[in-house]
Amino acid sequence: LATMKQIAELAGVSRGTVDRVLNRRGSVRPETAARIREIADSLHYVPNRAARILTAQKHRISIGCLLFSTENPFFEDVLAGIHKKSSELAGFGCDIILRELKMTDAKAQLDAIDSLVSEGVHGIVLTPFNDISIAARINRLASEGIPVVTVNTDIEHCGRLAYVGSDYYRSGITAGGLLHLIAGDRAAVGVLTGSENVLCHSERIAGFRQSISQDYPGIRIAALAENHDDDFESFLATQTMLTAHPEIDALFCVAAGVYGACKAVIALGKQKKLKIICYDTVPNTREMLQNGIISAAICQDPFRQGAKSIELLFDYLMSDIQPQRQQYFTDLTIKIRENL
Amino acid sequence: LATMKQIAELAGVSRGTVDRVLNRRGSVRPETAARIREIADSLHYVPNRAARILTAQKHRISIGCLLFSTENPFFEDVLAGIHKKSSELAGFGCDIILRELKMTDAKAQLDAIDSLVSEGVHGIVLTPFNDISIAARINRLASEGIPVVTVNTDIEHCGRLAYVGSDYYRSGITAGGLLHLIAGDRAAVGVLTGSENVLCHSERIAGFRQSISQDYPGIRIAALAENHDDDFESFLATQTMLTAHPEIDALFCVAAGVYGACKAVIALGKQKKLKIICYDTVPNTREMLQNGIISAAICQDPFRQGAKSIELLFDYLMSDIQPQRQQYFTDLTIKIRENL
DNA sequence: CTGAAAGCGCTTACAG
DNA sequence: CTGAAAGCGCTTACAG
Repeated sequence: LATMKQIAELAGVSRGTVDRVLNRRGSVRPETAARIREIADSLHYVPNRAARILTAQKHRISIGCLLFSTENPFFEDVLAGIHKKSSELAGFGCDIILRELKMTDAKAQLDAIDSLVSEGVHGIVLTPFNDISIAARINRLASEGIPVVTVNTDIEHCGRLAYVGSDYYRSGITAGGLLHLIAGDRAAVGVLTGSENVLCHSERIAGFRQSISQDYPGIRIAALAENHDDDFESFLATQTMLTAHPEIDALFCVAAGVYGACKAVIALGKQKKLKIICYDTVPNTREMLQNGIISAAICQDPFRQGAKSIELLFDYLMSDIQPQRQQYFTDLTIKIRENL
Repeated sequence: LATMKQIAELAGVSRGTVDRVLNRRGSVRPETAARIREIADSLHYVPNRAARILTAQKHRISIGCLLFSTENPFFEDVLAGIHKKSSELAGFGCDIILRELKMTDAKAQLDAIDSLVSEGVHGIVLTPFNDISIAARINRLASEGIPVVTVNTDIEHCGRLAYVGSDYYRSGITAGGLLHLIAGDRAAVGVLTGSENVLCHSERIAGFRQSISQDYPGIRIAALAENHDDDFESFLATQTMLTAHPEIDALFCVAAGVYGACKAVIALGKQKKLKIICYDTVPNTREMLQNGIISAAICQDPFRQGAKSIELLFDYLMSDIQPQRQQYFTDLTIKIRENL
């Protein structure tokens, strides 16, 4: 493999000049630049990342992470991915500063962002609260040279470097296909969502509607209720729904509160009759998959979401590598009892 | 973060001595060593990998890969993972030498191994041909200081550094659960395998038997046939099986030849009646998932198999990182038309 | 048993 | 517009 030194020798210039050309720092005579580029190309020059990273240690890099992980077990796996990457990058001289927040309001998140910035982070990984004030702040951070990667939840058109997470619409479509697979051609589905105002939830439902209306006309939505991601509310809402609609023979849990819904099904003695599908394999859901109450869960590779978001930011900050895409959708996979 | 230089200063010794202690190279007075270790611990010293990798460039590292990828589309994704990792590691001064082989006999594989060794590779990633001569060779390579990682297919107790691939028994268990999910409590299953002598195939069948006999007593194996991974043979075997056993209402494809089996089902006009499950989403299988002939496929994350096996070898060779496990099982996921 | 020095491949002030 | 030199953090002969 070629090095800058070799290129410099072949071109009869110093390594500094080669560096200027290959990294577009300007101030090089065009002819010299052209010659250097040509030599580099013909030698298939690939910069040595280890050397680059080492050089960059003069000014250490730190990345701030802000997640809604408190009291939401889903984020455990995202965190695991972040920690994995974090320990990898520690060996490359990069620090990860992790902050966990309750998902209460935009204000708290803005404050947490300020705090990270004042601690001198060079980039931020964020599950954004869905509010224009957050979008505006991400925009300002970008203009100040602090890139932001959104993870798990996105805000588009706000100048974020990239989004890493699920394609929610597609995960709704997948729910349609999965339900058909399990329940067959005819089914009356009870849909239990978190909130109609949460984009992730409504996109999943939109995808689901699209899937069944296009491909599975015998499947229909018999009722829809909100549980605001709360297990107790979920229990009550499910109870009410199933009592009011005894024809329901499948339950589609769009958001959290899966455990409460299952408990309601059990309380009504309908666990044999109802086919239940949901998202994500948090511990409570695993239990319900294990004991056969839930048939299948659609997963979104949360571990990878954590790892990839850090990786994108590190590569951008440390090696000037622009993300190749705006959105990195993690794999949608289906888990049943046997492959948990 | 602490550096060796800092530790050396605090301990009043040279960096060379710190290096000797921290990397167990010996020849250091015990008291000095203890003091250095103590300081390193108290500073939470983490070696800088970038610097290490850079140092190691004095003697470049190369890794040889030997796959049965010719004419087997499954390996395309394994290859993609290898190429991804390969381009990452190119920036760290590591070359990947890729050789693709037909899965004919052990002799050809032995020759290919010899050829790689003579080219000076420092480690080998291999889909081993299942033969004692290969096991013996892996053992010899290990004793010569050339570590081998088996990928996708394993040979145990042969001194390989690690195995990266599917847990075949568990993937058979998963097939049991999946079939029950799709076909319901009662089903007569036709099993179409590659060869009873191929361990991967027989383990999947063993897992499947275990699953249905333990959890789904209404599901039974009505017939079993071999297709030797050949689509045409598969077509004929399926035709014969379904004709001889008209009661079969589910097909479990254990190995390759999925396309041929599907074509036989279609030729007999049984595509509405039969539920079909299989492994891996090679292009032909995707087509059959798209058009609804196959209900679901169990996947084994081949991309990761390729990437992880290279990564393990690189970390071992470059940074002396021992794999934490003997076996790295990739995720088992279920794919249907909607989440392909 | 220990130290001083050179080098891995790159970047970065600094000088001209 | 260009070069010489120092430095990132580690390892490796070499000398003693």
